[in-house]
Amino acid sequence: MAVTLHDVARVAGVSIKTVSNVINAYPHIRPATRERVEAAIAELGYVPNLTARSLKSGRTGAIALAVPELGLSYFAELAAAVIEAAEAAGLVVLVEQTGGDRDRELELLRSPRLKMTDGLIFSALGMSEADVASLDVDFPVVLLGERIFGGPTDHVTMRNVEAARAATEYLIASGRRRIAVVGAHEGEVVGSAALRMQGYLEALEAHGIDYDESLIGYTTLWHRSNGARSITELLDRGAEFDAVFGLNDTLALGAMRVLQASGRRVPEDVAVMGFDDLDEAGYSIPSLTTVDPGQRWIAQTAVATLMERIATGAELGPPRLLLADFRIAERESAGAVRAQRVS
Amino acid sequence: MAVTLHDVARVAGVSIKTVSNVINAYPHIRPATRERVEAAIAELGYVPNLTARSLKSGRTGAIALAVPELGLSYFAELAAAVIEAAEAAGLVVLVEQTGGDRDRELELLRSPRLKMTDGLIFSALGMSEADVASLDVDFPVVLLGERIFGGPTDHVTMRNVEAARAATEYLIASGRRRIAVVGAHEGEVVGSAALRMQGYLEALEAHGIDYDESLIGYTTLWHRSNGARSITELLDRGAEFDAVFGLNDTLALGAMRVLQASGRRVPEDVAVMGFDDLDEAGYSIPSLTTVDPGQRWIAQTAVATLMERIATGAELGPPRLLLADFRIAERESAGAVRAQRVS
DNA sequence: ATGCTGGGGTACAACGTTGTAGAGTACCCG
DNA sequence: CGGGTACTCTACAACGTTGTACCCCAGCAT
Repeated sequence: MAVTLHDVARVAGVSIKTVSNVINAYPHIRPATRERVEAAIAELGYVPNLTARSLKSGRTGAIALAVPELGLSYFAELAAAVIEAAEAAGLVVLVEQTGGDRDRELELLRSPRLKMTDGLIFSALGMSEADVASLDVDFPVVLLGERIFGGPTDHVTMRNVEAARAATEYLIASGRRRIAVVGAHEGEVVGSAALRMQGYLEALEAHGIDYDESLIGYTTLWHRSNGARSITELLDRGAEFDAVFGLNDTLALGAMRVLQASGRRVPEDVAVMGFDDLDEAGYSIPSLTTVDPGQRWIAQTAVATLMERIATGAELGPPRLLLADFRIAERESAGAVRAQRVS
Repeated sequence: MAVTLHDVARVAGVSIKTVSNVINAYPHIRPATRERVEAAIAELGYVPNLTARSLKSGRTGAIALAVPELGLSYFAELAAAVIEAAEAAGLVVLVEQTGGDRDRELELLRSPRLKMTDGLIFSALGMSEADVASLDVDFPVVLLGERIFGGPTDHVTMRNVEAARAATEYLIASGRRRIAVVGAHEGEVVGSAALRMQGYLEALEAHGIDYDESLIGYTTLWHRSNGARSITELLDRGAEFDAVFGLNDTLALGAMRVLQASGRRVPEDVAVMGFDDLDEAGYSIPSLTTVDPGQRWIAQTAVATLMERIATGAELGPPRLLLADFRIAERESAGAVRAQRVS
């Protein structure tokens, strides 16, 4: 079935090493020989066996990307960006879904399946600081997300605190005082939720606004339905607010839907701010003002960093923390100047 | 760096084949030997080298999935379902993005990168019937989508014509007569757009409704913005309609946004029907009535079919065409009985 | 002539694993 | 107590590729 170097060598009347040399652009080959070999390759339709090449070279040309779930738009867009960046670098990407589950994440790190790749871009969601030792594996890892800081691997992520603070201050600047939050994680001190909450709190404090626990909606997974459910709970218990900060876009969109269904106008009655700048944020009604946390840069940097580690190994020095720049993507759901009535 | 069978064998004081036998659960091994080997494996932290195993066995345990773009929710959800099904079967998935571009699709089929996988699940978008010969490759392929029928590979897809007809009849049954379409592809006879249009036409004809070309919005890529732009064009040229059939959810959602922005109520003034049943369809305002084309079944069947081909090769017989069942997912944007005023 | 240099090519081993063949032991049967 | 049989384990080759060592020959200087 499969055509090998042996077959090509036989047809071309040379040794297999010469065929190998032609393929790998070794310079010292007579033009006549090269032509015969190339003709044989074309005739037989030879395609190199990458598995064998990998075994010999120790490199596979593949990297793994582990995300919680591709069904979550944020991770789908992250995966798209990583695959694009990897392809530009001649790498292929193996995608794993962990479900954001700690045990599956830990299992993944130990899995022999990763032996088929040169390294891992790992978007952790379930692991915590206590599991940091598990990251100390014998292949290069680039960590994404904010579950763990100060681990043994390079880490590419976003400025969660600053960005959330800027988002909150953006709402404050437009005259909002009672800013609800959806997506907080109860009692958590690490992770995106905690960091964004911290930014929220810093903004409130800087502007002399008291923190009101009754405006905080807690939810575990950042699915769309949870944003809807969370804001429904706030409304049901009579919370009053003039803005909602969704700790991600999906939550914000779910919340926005409920607000509108309940007769509130966005942004006139309630401003809504998201976080992530998904594609979708530009197409909701109204379009969603949100934080662009620099996802594309994160994807590109993660791939580039991983490739450096693969190429140079530990000599590259101690683990690095790389942070993306952010910006507020201003759209309709929250405006710098409050749109209509000043209530 | 890497621990091999040799290292384990040396520590355990046995031959490497014995270690291999322990790992592969070969039955005839003395408990004492097994224990020594297992202790050595644990002590050294041995992990099998899958590349070497692949070279020997000819199987990699990986499959490739090629989709146009993970940023498109439909394909993100497809990829999620494929990865999940593959993982359940002990396979790992390598994801490629083709951008829906014909040349990149053809190149992918010839790429040696696929030598790292046992087979390919290929969601083609740019290829046409004329390229069918390119699918005749020497590794198993399962085709998704509707660009090509009758090709040399197994094909798993949905009942586009019947489903689109049912969707249109659903709108007709609720009293709609002037049903606009967004997402048609001009002059095309294959592909999802053409098939769904055919279902639309069949439904009109079956109910004695004249086809009105002025109600058809053409657009190439099924991005969200195109749904918005397409319906805007219809409105601008004064088209009158009481329903919109988006040839996919993304288009329908984009169109719905514009309709609402223009002051029309959905579904009272205009009913909106989608196609795909994305997660998102349940969370728009109003939630989107749409066709659930059986994507999960498609993903599972594609993986199962590919595995069969990998295991049995050509002996499995001629290429098969496998079609998923569909259903209408009834939500708010279109109702079986017209909601409010009867105009 | 002899030695040297370098282009053009070959043979062989090795990457880490598994299949095949077979060696050695213990056991059971007649 | 010879001869099978089942068990336990080993040596070796092979998967398809590339790195290393080397050989041969032409051209050139000594």
